[in-house]
Amino acid sequence: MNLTNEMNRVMGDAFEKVGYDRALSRVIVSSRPDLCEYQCNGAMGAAKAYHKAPIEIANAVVASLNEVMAENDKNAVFSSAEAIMPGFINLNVSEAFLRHFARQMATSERFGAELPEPKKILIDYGGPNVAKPLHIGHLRSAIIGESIKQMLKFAGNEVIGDTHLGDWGLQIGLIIEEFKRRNPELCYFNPDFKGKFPEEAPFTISELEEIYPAASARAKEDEEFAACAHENTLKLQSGDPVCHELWKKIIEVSVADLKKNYAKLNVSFDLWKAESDAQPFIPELLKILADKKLSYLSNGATVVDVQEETDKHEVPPCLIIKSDGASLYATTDLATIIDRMNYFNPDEIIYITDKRQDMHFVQVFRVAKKAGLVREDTELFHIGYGTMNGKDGKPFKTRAGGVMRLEALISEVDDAVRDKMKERYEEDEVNEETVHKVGLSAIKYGDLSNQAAKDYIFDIDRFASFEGNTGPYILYMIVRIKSILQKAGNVSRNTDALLDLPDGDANLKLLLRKLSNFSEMISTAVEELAPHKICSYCFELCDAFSSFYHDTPILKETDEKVKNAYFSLLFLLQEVLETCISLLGFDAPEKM
RNA sequence: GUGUCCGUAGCUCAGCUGGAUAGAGCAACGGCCUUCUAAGCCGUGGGUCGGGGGUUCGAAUCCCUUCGGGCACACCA
Repeated sequence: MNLTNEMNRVMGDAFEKVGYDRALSRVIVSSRPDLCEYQCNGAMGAAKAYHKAPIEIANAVVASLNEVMAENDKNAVFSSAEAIMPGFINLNVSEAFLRHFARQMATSERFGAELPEPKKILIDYGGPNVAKPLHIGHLRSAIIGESIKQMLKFAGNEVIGDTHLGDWGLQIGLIIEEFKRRNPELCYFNPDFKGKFPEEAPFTISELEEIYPAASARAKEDEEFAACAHENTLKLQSGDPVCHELWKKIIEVSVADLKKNYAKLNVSFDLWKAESDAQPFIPELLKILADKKLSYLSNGATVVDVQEETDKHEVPPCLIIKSDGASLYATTDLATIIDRMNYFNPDEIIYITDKRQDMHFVQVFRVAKKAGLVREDTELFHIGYGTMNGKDGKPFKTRAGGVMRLEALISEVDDAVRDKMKERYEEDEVNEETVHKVGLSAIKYGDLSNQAAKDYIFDIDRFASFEGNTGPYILYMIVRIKSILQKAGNVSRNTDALLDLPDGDANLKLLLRKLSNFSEMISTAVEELAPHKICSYCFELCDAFSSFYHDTPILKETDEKVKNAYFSLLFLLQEVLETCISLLGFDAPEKM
């Protein structure tokens, strides 16, 4: 059930009854809360179509609404309707209706949200590389991707999250070469070695993270070294057992570490596919492109034209094979699509990357469609997010000017949270798990409350100050709710008790109105893949609750019926808020 | 140069399928803790929605133009 739909239905009936098109009757939240709660501006639109004065139409509609209200007072959606010059229809919602609506929410799956038919959706986000630590460049993809995955799952879709690990190419050859020169005595480098390679990896993640940049720097100065690294890469790609073994170990060690670090962000993937998994599909891809006569040679490179007649500007051809015969980013992505269609046959594939890759995805998607790598009706989306900037408005860097590790960022935020908590509590009362939960809410809410496509300013001081519209504020409200219910002792969740909520409390009414907005909010957020709408909903709901909380001492309520009604409301609020933050990818502690 | 996204309060951001007096948080100022967590609540001040034109009864929102900024424009991923 959706409150706006209910209002639109009633308003539509009223329009139709007095002879106007119901399509004109949309009800919206009032822009003048001092005058009314909801409004309908349909009479102004109708005036044009029917050549009548808008106020005349508004009066007729209001008269019809009042008739319905008089007939069916108890179940009426609206408690009042009024026509105002030049043709506004001002509306207030009935408190009894809001109580019924709240009960309906509490008893319905997904709080009664009306959502579209489920689909099979694959979402590609993360994109970390092996042997390299996660850094802040991976943060937005992880945060936004995880949230969108949770939203789509909530909406009933079958969703698979794939990290699309970068595990192929020169970086591996470099690491192997550097490792070999440091440890020539190991069995891997003994040409006479015939036994089984050891189970345990010959390096730790910290060693790998140190080896890679060292190798990379060395290759720039040492041509012979670089040539060996290239050779290793080729050997790996042609199945050399030693290179293959070391590559497997690099992945093993890296993935274990990445999983650990993603877990700290409350991010997890269903699938850990990698670039290497796409390699076997490249020959098939090339054959399809050649057979369909889509690919051709241009300046020695194999390309596919993707220009369409409706384009207002030039879209450059998609480069598939370099003139030296090597494959590229687009090649791997296209081969991956073949793999994914075979494996999961999704209705939708969503890619979450930096928005600078917009053009790349336009090209890849067009080639995929033209070549029939996906079904006609498979939808391919790219969500490009903006840059995370520092306070100076330039891309976020460490104080020294380098790329910041994700771990460092997380612990910096946690430190700020811990300091703040120490101001409030004795040192031994500060719980590390709570610190991290609050810190994570600060990071994620700070990111997700902005529109993904825009650049945003990541300001630790601001996020760590915890005042106003922040993740910690939302958590604080949830904790307050939990605290009351805990102090109340043995209260049970009784949804019928919601009908006993009192009339005439403006704070309560506003809270119920905000609560009832969930269904519409979540439909929009899912449809637009817009987590920031969940954030603003959470804030508005918490804000409304906070006013109610301040003015209504729940535990001191003497009327038992009313008190139980309040408890039921708290249960519902807690469930809705915790659902919302789970969709944003964090959760609330018991106390803070 | 071509394309694309953006420009809203001192700062950070919502609002954009057109509607009444453009919202919120931070910062500033003034109230509220013997009472369910003051990380809170209540209130005040602060904006020619970058500029200019147009469409409309009505424009932050749609169209055109102009200025300013970010980003992308085949052999990196």
